Amino acid sequence: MAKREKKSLNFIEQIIEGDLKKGKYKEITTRFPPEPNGYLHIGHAKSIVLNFGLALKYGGKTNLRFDDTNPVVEDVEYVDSIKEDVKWLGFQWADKEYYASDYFDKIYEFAIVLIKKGLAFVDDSTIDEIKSMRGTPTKPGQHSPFRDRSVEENLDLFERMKNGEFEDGSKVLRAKIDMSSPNMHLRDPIMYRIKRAHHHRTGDKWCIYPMYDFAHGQSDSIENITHSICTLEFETHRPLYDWFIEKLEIFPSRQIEFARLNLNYTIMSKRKLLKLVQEGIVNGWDDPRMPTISGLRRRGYTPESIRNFCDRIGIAKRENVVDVSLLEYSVREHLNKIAERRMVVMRPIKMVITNYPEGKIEQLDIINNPEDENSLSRKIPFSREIYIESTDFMIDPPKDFFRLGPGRSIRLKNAYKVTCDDYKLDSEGNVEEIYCTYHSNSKSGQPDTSGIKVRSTIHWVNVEAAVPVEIRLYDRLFKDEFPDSHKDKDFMDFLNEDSLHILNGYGEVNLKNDKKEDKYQFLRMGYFSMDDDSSPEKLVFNRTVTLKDGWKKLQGKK
RNA sequence: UGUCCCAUAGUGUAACGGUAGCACGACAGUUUUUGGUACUGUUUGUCAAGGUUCAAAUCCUUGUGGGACAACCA
Repeated sequence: MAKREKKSLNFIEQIIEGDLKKGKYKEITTRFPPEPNGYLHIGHAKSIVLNFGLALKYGGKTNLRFDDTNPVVEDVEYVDSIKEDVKWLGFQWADKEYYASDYFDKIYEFAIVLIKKGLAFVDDSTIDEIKSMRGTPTKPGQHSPFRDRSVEENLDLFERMKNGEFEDGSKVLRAKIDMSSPNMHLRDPIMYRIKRAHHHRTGDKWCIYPMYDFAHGQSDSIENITHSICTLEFETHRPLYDWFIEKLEIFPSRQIEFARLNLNYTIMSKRKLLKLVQEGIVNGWDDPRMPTISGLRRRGYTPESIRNFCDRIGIAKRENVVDVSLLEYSVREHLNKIAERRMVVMRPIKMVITNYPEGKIEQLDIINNPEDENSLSRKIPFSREIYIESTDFMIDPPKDFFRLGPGRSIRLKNAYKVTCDDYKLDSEGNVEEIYCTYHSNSKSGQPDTSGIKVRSTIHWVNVEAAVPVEIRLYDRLFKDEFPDSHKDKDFMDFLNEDSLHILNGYGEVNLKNDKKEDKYQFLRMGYFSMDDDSSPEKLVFNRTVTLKDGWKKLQGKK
């Protein structure tokens, strides 16, 4: 019986379907409007997936628009990284990139329209005077003494502001709305300020720049954006957004707010992320520990896994904190399907198979990815001396430890079962070598007549053919679940000093010169991605995420 | 002591006046040459109090809790 697909729409989809049904629009236009003042992070990914996803779903397009109205904090470096990240996530914006700065002339004209309507005025008050006359949320503000200037005077003054006749900060253009409004944003908000700063696109053409509130909605309208989706903190701006559109009599874009993404153990503010970069806590915006798109990319996340994550967390208006484990689940889920397996020993210890002939080498077949039906296999050499993971051996193992110990047997993945006979300690009492005998009648792929039972299969690497690899293990950057939500403490107080571990291990031969296939599951160890620092002489891998570890979990319970 | 927004298992999100679902997590089990994967099962929820209604997570009122807003930032 055909199951009817369950229709489960988020509130924005409901609004859009409503608009479409009413015939308000035939197709929709959304936009993703970052300010180029930092790198994109996973929170932006939520917005990107939402905006581009909506246009894909309902027909229409999405504009990539740079909200570049404050030149002092913006830079082309950020513009470039943003374009790269959106593309990498798998989205294509309409025709070209849009810039709010492309509309400076138009927005200037809009200001003149409002001045002529008597709805805007030039204010000579100082920044402090404006602040004190604004009142507080519970106390109404006072009118500026300059509020009743004539249209002619305002027109003249505003033009001279544009022409650079006045000092920075000496005058602003304000909308004339309501100084006693309970909504602070309606208390004669500032539309333009004088700021002599070099703009990364318009150069020194302008010395006045529009404020967000007098640029964003206008840009939306110019681009015929049907649904302008932003985060919750702009909710109180919406009446102003609508006021400008109404008074200007321009295309009525509709602003809709949703709750931004919060992830535990993570900070998402660009300002704070910038601090981590500037203070050298991390090695740049693309450090694999960063929640930036570029960081996640370097860490080994796939675009598909990030998109799936964004779909899974949903869209709503309530504040939320998503567990990072959901992000990790998403990447494991994808990598499990696509990543070829390799054997890599991260903390090596040598095992000598005493009854295996010296000089003998067997080439064993091993499948690249058991989760993939079309997966091919590769050859790995087996001989007398191999490395195994030191955590797979215990001198005095507990009952629930399934791995190797004196007198115990395990299977070497895709090879033979071996039994541990003895081990050697170094001068400090650490296990230096393990001595085993192998059972020739237990070879993988052949009938096993050894009669030996094992409880686990472990990975290994042939000593002779081992490839040295540097392995970078990452832990969360913060020890606290909500590092930036403590009133009395700074988020820097919660830094995890131990978020990076570098190991030198050995990998199987097939890791060599393999840069294009750069994502692997290192058997039993996790998913790894080759780092840009890697070279044929020195392979470097980042651990994207561990495998789920039932043994570790068991230990944690004790 | 203002205006606006929000409140559903541990977390996230559905149900749009008519059986409270789903995903992740947790727990138990099956399979397994990865203590992985896959599969099966279990667990836990409508902030509170009133009201409307045959029927309320859903509508109304009040309360409680959380959030946003007082940059010449976005």
